[in-house]
Amino acid sequence: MAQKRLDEFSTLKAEPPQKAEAEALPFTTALEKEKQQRGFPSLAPDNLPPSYFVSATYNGKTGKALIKLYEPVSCRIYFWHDNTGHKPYCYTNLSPLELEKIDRLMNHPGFDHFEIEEKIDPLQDKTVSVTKIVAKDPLAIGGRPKGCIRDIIPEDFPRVSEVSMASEAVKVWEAKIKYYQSYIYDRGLLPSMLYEVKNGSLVSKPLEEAEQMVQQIVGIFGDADVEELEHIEQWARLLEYPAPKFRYVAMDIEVYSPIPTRMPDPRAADYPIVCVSLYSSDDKKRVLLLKREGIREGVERLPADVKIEYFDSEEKLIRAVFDVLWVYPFVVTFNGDDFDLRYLAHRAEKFGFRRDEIPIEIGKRVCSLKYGVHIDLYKFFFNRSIQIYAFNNRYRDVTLSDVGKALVGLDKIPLEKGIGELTYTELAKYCFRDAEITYKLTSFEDELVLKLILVLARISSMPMEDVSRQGVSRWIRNFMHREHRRRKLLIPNAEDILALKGKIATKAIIKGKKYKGAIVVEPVPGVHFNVAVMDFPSLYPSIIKVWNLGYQSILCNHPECQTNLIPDTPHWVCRKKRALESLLIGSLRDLRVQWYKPKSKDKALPADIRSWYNIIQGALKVILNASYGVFGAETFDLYCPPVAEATAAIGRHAITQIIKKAEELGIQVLYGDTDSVFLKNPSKEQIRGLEEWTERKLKMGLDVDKVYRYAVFSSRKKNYLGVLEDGSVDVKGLTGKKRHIPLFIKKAFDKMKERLAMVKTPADFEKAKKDIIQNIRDCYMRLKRREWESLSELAFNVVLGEEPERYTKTTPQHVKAARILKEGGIELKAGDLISFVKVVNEPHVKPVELASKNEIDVDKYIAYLHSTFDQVLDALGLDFDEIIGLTKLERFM
DNA sequence: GCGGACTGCTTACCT
DNA sequence: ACAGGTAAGCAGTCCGCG
Repeated sequence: MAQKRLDEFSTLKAEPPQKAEAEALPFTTALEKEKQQRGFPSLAPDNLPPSYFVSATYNGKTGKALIKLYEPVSCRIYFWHDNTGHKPYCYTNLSPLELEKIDRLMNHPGFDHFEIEEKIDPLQDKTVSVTKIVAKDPLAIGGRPKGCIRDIIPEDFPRVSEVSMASEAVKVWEAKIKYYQSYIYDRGLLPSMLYEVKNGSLVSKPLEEAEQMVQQIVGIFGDADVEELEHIEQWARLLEYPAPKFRYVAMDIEVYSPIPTRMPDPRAADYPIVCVSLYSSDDKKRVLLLKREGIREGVERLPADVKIEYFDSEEKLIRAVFDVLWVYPFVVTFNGDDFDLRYLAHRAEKFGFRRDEIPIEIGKRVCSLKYGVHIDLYKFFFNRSIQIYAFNNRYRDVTLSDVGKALVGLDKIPLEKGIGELTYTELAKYCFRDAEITYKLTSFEDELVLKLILVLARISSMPMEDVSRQGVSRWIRNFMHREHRRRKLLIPNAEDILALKGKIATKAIIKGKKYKGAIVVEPVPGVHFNVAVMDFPSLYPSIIKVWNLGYQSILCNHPECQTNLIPDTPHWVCRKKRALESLLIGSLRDLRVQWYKPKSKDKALPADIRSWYNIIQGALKVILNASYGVFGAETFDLYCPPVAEATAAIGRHAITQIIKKAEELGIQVLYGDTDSVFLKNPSKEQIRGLEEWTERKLKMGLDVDKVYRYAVFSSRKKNYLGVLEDGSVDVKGLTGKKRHIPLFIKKAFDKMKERLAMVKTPADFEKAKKDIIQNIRDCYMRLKRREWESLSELAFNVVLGEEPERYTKTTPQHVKAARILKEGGIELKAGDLISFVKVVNEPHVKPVELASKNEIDVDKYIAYLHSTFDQVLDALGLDFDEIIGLTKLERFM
């Protein structure tokens, strides 16, 4: 079946309209045929083969939850509407009798009925009877600016009540949960997992092989308790089920702009779309070009398998693009939410397309597709946790160019002219490359990005569209919410948690922070050979697990738990009942540490399984790394500062104990940060002693993370250089690796790094020092003689954290440079990178593109070189000034 | 009026 | 919209200095 579809596709070409009313008809292509065959909406038949739950929304027309299912054999999306009569609702502590007095509620057009329900209030830890207010549509509960049920109740009840109910405040719960999420939780549905439709009903589809793996995994956790095992099994099921083969298309559009440097406004959509490139997983590579007056053909060559299609009207071009958007189950863009899809949709409106001809749903921040699933890679790669933990900071700027270069080795094609001045082939080549990068960012490493999103969607119980656009705190919140519903716990309101458990007892070192964080050990300056780095694997999640931390368990109301104190704080933690966070985060941690991490490196496994496990362990890493921080984040729905504070306090306690024990065992501790200790030349027995003691006393694992052949410390914390056995070099925190420093200095630093990598013994150092001295002298002389390759080598590259006009307290140098650029008509925004050089005259900075060689302030660069090298030189017993040949007298002057 | 000591702002980093 | 801790450079302020 899939093969047939491909054949059909390959006949695709720009055919002339066939009917008289051709103008109103969609451009006829194989895609159009596919859409017509399928019909729209693409309703699931009464019996649908195994399909992936890829999206969920609320369908306003039918008033029902709508699930999009991706059937991986035909590679099509099917819509399934709820058939259980599930309705939106919220809870309140008012009784139906009391609620009936509220006219605005009873007369609300969206109000349906009341139900009485028994729930557990997790903050009181007791069963309560609450009223469930059921509504006809989700917007009636909340969402409209005024007059929705969640606001009416607290506003109106005090006025209609005759008796003061002062003993208990009026409360509403769970009114801010998106309807389709509520539906997912209540029906126990698992996004991105396999389902079937049987006799019109949605049922999960078990897979024999995956279930066997789940049991095997559960089997290795022999010492876990029943509750833990249950969660390990559920997580393992979510992670062991295979991912589908995705059918997707990457798209990029180019729009004419009268001012070449300015991006057209997608909401105005005033200018024509002149080119669209499409690159699909079924290997269709197309460039659609708009024919325009006075545009030349050009001489550029595109790859032979790229099909160039010319359109004599923009409307027809848009229709051809829409045919694609009506057919592909997954559409991938880079910034499509804010540009490509938004522009296309508004532009189509301008041409008078009917609503049902436009395949795009325009939201405030998101553009979704009526048929398939839109993934905006910009949003995904912008996610800091993804950037740092999933991709190890391999890309620095979230631009197609930088992400493309870093992850798939493809750069954008540089443009010297505006879009409007390009020849057809220049334009085609440029636009196609963007679609190609977008495609490859999706396809590389066997569709790693889509699989990562899929795994995160399963863990968090969110549709892929949401998980790819929202931050870690939402992912964690959602799996916590799922668990609350499963256990019939009322989801607490943030203000109620805070009122009961908002107090903090420690003082942060940094002004403006809420509580004290981790310990950083004062390093022992110098060069040290054979340094073992021991650390706690995922320390904070371990603490949350071992110490039973969670908003319910911290400062619980059992008097007998009050002696279970957290070190360094007056907080206590519950002994009687397991906290949800402790259970959920703890079981995820155990799965990563004991199964997915080791299995992802196990050469005995087939490569495809290993790579799948690697994706899973990466997804778990992202979530676990954030799992402590969210409790200290005001924006997190289960914000509970003492939980965060307790976690950090226990961490301080743990590392302090380890240091004490290490010293007792006669090991010198050279340095440590948060969860690690750097040990000087420890014996095997000493290491084993420390490991055993930690396991016994702290109930946590302490591992040798790595061993440095030697490490170089200055007196600065978070600043060191370590050379591993294999000669690779870890550089931490040194100026030489910071991305804002000029390339000129970075190159000199890297040269020193390479030289240090070759040092094997203390004796090797003497030669290395000589080379390093030479390297620095060389650099110094080149600066003095103004011998650099280009000015850009001297540029500092700094990100504008704010809009340039919003710096009011001070004017940092990079802002000065940005303001100079603005005078030249180039405007920079928050998040942009500005490149500037240091010059002699006021204001001492200049954007690199405006500066010339002889105005460079060479002495400033020498000072920078000095401070960059100092961080390493003093440990080596060298002195910058001496190296560059200044006498003591000269230095004084 | 000037320069050093000091504080605060900003960015980039570490765990 | 995860957290706190550290380094570095520069901007701006205060204060003493006859």
